Amino acid sequence: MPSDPTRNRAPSIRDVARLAGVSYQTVSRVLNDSPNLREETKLRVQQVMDDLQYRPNRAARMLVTSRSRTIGIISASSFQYGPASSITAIEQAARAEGYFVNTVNLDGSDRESIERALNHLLDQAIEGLVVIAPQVRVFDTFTQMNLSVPFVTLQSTGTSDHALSVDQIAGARLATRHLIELGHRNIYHLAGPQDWIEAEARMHGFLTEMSEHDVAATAPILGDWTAEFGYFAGRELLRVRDFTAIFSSNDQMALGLMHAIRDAGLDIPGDISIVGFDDIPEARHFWPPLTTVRQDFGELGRRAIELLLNGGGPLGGESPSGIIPELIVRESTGPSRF
Amino acid sequence: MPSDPTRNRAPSIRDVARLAGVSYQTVSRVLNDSPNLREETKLRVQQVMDDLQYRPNRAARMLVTSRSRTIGIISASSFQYGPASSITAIEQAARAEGYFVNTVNLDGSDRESIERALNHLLDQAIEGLVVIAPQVRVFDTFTQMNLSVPFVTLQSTGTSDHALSVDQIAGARLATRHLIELGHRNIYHLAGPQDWIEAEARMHGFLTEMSEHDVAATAPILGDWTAEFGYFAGRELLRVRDFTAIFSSNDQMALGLMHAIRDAGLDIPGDISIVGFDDIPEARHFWPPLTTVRQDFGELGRRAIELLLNGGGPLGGESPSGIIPELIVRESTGPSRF
DNA sequence: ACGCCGTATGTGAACGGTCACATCGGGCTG
DNA sequence: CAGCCCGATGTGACCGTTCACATACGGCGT
Repeated sequence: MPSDPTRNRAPSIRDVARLAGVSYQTVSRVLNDSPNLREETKLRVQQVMDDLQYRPNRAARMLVTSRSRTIGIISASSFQYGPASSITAIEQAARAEGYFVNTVNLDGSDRESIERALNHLLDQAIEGLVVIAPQVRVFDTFTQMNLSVPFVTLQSTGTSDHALSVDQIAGARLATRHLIELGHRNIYHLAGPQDWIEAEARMHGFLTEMSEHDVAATAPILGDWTAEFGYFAGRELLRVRDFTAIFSSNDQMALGLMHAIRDAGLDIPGDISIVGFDDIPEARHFWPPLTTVRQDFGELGRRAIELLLNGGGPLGGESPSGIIPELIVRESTGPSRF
Repeated sequence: MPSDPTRNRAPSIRDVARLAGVSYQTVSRVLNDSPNLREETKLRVQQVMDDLQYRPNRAARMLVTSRSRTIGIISASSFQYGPASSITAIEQAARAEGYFVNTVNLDGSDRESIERALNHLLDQAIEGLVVIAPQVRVFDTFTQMNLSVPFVTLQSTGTSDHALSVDQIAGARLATRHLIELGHRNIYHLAGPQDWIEAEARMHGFLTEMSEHDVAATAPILGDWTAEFGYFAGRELLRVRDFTAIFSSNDQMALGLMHAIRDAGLDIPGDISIVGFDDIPEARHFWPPLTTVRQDFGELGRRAIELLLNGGGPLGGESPSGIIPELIVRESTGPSRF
C-alpha cells in the first residue's frame, strides 16, 4: 500500500515521442486525432504507443483542460429496481456520447452523507450530475447548494427546471381509476416514506383521482418500500377489514400485503384487490400475478443524459419531463363484490 | 457543453496563499496537515479556504503523487440483490479506510466491454479493483490481463489468490441435503448460466451431495437467473413431472418455478418442494415463503476491501475465502409423499 | 559571541498533458 | 523566380499540486 518510491512511472507522451522520433506535441496530436497529420507519422506513433502499452494520464489531461468528460450519479437505494435500471440506462447513454459515469451511493439521507457523496464527485471534476436520490430532503439540499455543475434530478415533482420524471401522478391515477372502475369504493393506499418525492406524488395522484370520482379516501399508510412492511401493514389492516382494495406504492410492499392477506385466509382478488407500482420483473410471477404500473426507467435514464448534455436550455420541443407510465392489468385485481 | 473559454478557473492553492499572506507551500502543508505549522497560520489559511470555497484539485494532486486513493469496482448485473449488497458494503468499508470507490457496470460479458470498463477505471488510476462480474469468461480475462493493480474477485471458485467468496458449494450442499433428508429422491436442479462461476459451483455442490447420498441426479437445467426463465422451465418440466423437488440456483427462478407449478394446479410443498438461493428480502413473502440459502453479501464486501488493502499478502490467519452460508427453512419444502 | 539545532516558512522543479505560437518546406500564383 | 499560403511539425509556457531542498530565525550550550 505505501507505494514503492522507486517504482517507475508509466510511460508518458514524451517517452512515446522519443521512441517514435517525433516531438511530444505530435504525439498529443495523434491522441486527439487532429487534422494535418501525415498518415505515416500517425501510424508510427500509434505503433510505439501499442508497444509501450501507453495510456494517457487522465489526471494530467484534466488538469490542463479542466474537463473530465465525466458525469456523476448520486443514487440512494440503488439496489431497488427502478434506480438500478436508470443507472444502467444512464451509463449506456453517457457512453454513447463519450462520457464516463461515476456512481456513488448515498449511505443515508442526512446532509453530511449527501455532502460527502457530492464532494467525492466534485473532486472528480464532473461536468454533470444526475441525482436519483428521491427524498425531498436530498432534493432540497441540492437546490440550496446552488452548485456550479448542471444537474438533473430523476423522480421529482416536476416543479423545477432540473426535474425529469415519469409522471407519477398520472400513474397513480391510472391505478386508482382502475380500482374505482372495478367497483371498489373502500380503497386504501399504502404509500412510500413521506419524504420521498415519488411517494408523495403517487399519494397525491391517488387522492386526486379518488376525489374526482367522489369516493371518500382514508388517510394513506406510510410505509418504507419493503415487503416486510407491506406484510405487517396488511396484518394490521385486516383486523378491521373495512376495504376491498389496496393500491400499494410499489411492488415489494404489494407482495408483503398479499402475503398477509393469504395468511388471513382471504382470496386475491376475490376478497381484496391489489395494485402495485413499478412492474419489477418478478411482479408477473407473484401469486397472483400483480396488476401494476409500469415505468420506463430506461427511457428516463436516456432523457436524463440528453437533458444534461443539451444544457437544459431551449430544449427540443415537447414536454421535457413527462413520461407517461402504463397500467399493466394482471390477476391481482377484480370486481368488487359489494 | 463547449465550456466557456472565459470562465475563471476555480481558486488554487496560490490564490489562497496570496490572500492569507503565506507561500503556496504553506497552504499545501495545511492541506496535508503536516507538523511544524504554527497554529495561528494554520487557522488563518483555513479561514481563507472557507471564504474562497477552495477545494483541492484532485487531478493535480494525482498527477504529482500518482496516487488516487480510489478503488474500482467492476460489476455485472448490479441490479441483482447480491452484487448490489456487496457494492454497498464495499463502499462503506472503503470509505472507512479513506478510499473512494468508483463503480462501473459491465454492459456485456464480451471482451470488449470488459476492456472498456477496465480502461475507464485504469484511467482513474485506481489502486485496487474488485470484480463482481462472476462469469468465468470475465474472470479469465482478468487473470490473463495480468494487470498491475491488485484485485479481488468476488464469487469465484476459490482456486486463485484473488478469490474471495461465499462458499457456494457448501450452500448448495446444504440445500440439497435438506431435500434429501425430507425424503426426496427425484430432485431437479435449475442452474444459473453455465458461464457464471457461482452457478457452476452451486451445480457442483448439488451433484456432489447427491452422489454422496447415492441419489441419482439428472442433468441440471441451465437458466438465466430470471423469474421468467423459471416459469417457462417449470412449464416444460411439468409435462413429464418425474420429480418431487427442485433446487433452484437463485430466488427469482424459484419464484417463476412456483408460478408455473401453481398454474398446473399443484401444491407447494404438498406436491413439489422448492429451494432457492440468496435469500433476497422478498423471499420470505413469496407464496409459499421460500426455503432458501442465505448469503452474507455485506461480509463479503467488507472482506474484499480488507484483502485488497492488506495487500493480499500473508493474511491474518484463518480461511480467507470461506464464508459459510446458512439454510433458511420456510414453507416451500416438505416431506416427499413418495 | 560563536556555531548549532530545530522550528517555521519559502523557492524551484517536477508530474503529463494541452494550448498558442513559431518554424520549415513545398506547391501554387502572378 | 519572388511571394504567399498551407500543411506538417516543433517549442515554450502553463494547469495545480507535491517534493526536495534552501532559508530565516530564535534559543541554547559552551
